[in-house]
Amino acid sequence: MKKMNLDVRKAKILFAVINEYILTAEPISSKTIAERYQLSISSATIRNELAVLESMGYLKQPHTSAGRIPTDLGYRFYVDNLGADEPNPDEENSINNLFIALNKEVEELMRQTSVLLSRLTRYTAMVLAPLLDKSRFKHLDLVCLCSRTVLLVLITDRGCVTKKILEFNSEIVQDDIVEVERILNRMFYNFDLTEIKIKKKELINYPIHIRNLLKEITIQVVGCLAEEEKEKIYLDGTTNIFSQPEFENIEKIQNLLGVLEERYVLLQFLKDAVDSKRLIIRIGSENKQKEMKDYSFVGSTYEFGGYTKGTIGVIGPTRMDYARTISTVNCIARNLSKVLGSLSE
Amino acid sequence: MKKMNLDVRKAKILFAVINEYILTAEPISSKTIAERYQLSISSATIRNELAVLESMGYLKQPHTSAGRIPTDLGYRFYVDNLGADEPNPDEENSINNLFIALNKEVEELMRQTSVLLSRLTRYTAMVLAPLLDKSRFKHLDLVCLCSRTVLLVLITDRGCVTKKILEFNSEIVQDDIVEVERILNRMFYNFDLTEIKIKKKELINYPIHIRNLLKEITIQVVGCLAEEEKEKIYLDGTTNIFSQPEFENIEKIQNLLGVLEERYVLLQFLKDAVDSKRLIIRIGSENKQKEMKDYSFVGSTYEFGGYTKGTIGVIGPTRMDYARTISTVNCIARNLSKVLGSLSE
DNA sequence: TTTAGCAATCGAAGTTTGGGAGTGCTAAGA
DNA sequence: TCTTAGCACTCCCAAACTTCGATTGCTAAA
Repeated sequence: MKKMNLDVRKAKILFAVINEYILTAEPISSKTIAERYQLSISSATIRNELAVLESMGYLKQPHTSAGRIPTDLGYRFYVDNLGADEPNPDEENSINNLFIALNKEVEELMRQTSVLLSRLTRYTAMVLAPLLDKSRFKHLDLVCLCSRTVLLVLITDRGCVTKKILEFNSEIVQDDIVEVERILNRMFYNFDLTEIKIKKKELINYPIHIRNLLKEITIQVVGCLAEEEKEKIYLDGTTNIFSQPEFENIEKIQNLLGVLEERYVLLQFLKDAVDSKRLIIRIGSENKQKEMKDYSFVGSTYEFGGYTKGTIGVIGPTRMDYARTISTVNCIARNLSKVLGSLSE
Repeated sequence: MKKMNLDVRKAKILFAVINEYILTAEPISSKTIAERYQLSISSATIRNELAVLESMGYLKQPHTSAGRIPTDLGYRFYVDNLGADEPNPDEENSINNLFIALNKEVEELMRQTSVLLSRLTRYTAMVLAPLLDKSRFKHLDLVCLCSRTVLLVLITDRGCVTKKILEFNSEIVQDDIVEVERILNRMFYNFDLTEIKIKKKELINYPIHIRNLLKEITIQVVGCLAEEEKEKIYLDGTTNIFSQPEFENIEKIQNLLGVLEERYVLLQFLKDAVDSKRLIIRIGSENKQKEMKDYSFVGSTYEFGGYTKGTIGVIGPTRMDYARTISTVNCIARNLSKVLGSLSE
């Protein structure tokens, strides 16, 4: 298998094969190409070229006397020379309109972006939410649910709301809770995680009967704020995998579903992508995970406050519609960057 | 097809067939029953009885010279005579332990119950959340996200937190928002939906520059409280369907997935169940929806504050393990009732 | 270098066949 | 009257075989 640059004709033929294969999911013959593409050469010539493309590793035959299907290398050549990076004004416009309707609160925005991405691409979509550091304490609510249980609700200036249930060993005095809530709200208002960690040393000045409660709640508040700074993943359209024709056998699907449920693997996957360039495409065996070798990932990083903050992307079969998908993923990433930009003004 | 009561031997044989079929998912022969069940009769006798059971509509043959499989009527007889209603102490105990670890806030509790149910039964689980009427206003937070966008966070005494984004046509004065927040928190504290609707007439007494804002926010608060009183459905373990052996053909699965995505149909389904007796079992064609004719529903109502408030249940193939499933569903429903009871104390 | 022609290849789909699992029926035995 | 051994019959399933057509690679001529 020798690799080299392709002359124009070979490239055209390779593109023809891949385009047809993406459409039909069936091996493509020299005759099909001669008929459907105006290359002004006979099927015999195409046949010769196909044989060369195969020896170069761009195509393969499922069996002798069958048509050709692309290899991962073939797809790689295809996407590298697709030139689908420049936005399509129509799509840009319609996605832009969709984004206008979306929620302006970060968490909900991420969730909705993920849903949108899966709907538009018809693949499985994933969104790695941005690292929200420096969130500021806005308001704390403590709600007594029953005699030993308190619900803590923390709201930050970015509009993130965290709930947490606290169970105590002993009965809780309702008035203490009210007082603790008042004290902490006054004390921490508009402070970020670092500042609260420093400020909490002052708690020692408060009366003994509520000091423990103050400490405990503060620890929880710090925990919530720290939790908010962690990456979160949104996943949608998992069942879209099933509408692909290649999945006559359920086993492969179950393998992939397994991977999708391993949040940690996904997180690593998407975090790897954050450090790379804007558009990320991993085709079949280019993925590190062996369960992903029949799937491709098309993703894009997005920005928030001037520098890269997260990744969005989709997983589909290697035989995915790269042109359409790349365009859509890019467009959504751009819109997301824009909306996030307007939020942080 | 004549229906009548079954003598003991016929019932034993029917049970044997169904038990085996649940285990193996393959047609059961007279020989198999003679070998594996100590009925002290020959396979020929069993054969005669099987023929009678078939003529009565309890069994059918996929084709002549094959073993028997149960009909929906057969399953119906099976579950009606299973006597699996009384709790199994071991299971009771372990599920009880699982519930202790669950969250004590209604919304989260429902979500977790749904997950637990799907994990334990290995079917698709659904939970119809209780009607939470008479929730009381606990605290309102207004967070300015950008110049025209405000995040509204409403917390009720039950610990439900609702977020809503408000977009205004004109720029918002930060101080007004702070004032509105203060006024409404003082005004509505501990009021329920009805009381707030009456109380909001007093808003007219406030200065003109914030009156519109007050009105607008109040409308949203009322909307949030009303929303909270609506039924909600939690759905988990959708992909569990795929691990069933009967699903070599993907089409049926997609039909079912379609139904599961129609929240309205599900809602109707579960609300029907609320009005019936505690344990609800709908086998195959007993379901109104034709897409459900190959699936069974096993559900149970649960109580909250002394009267029936909602339904939990699972959907699986008609060939499901009824004994195990009924027991688990019942057990979880009982635990849920108990936890909800302790919350409303 | 291109291309028409053609033998060779091989899978997909259809057909045939044999085996085996299972049934229903019959007649003898309890 | 009920049970059961025996047996013919049915019919699916899997394997073996056949046919058909799509496609290729090769050859030789243009």
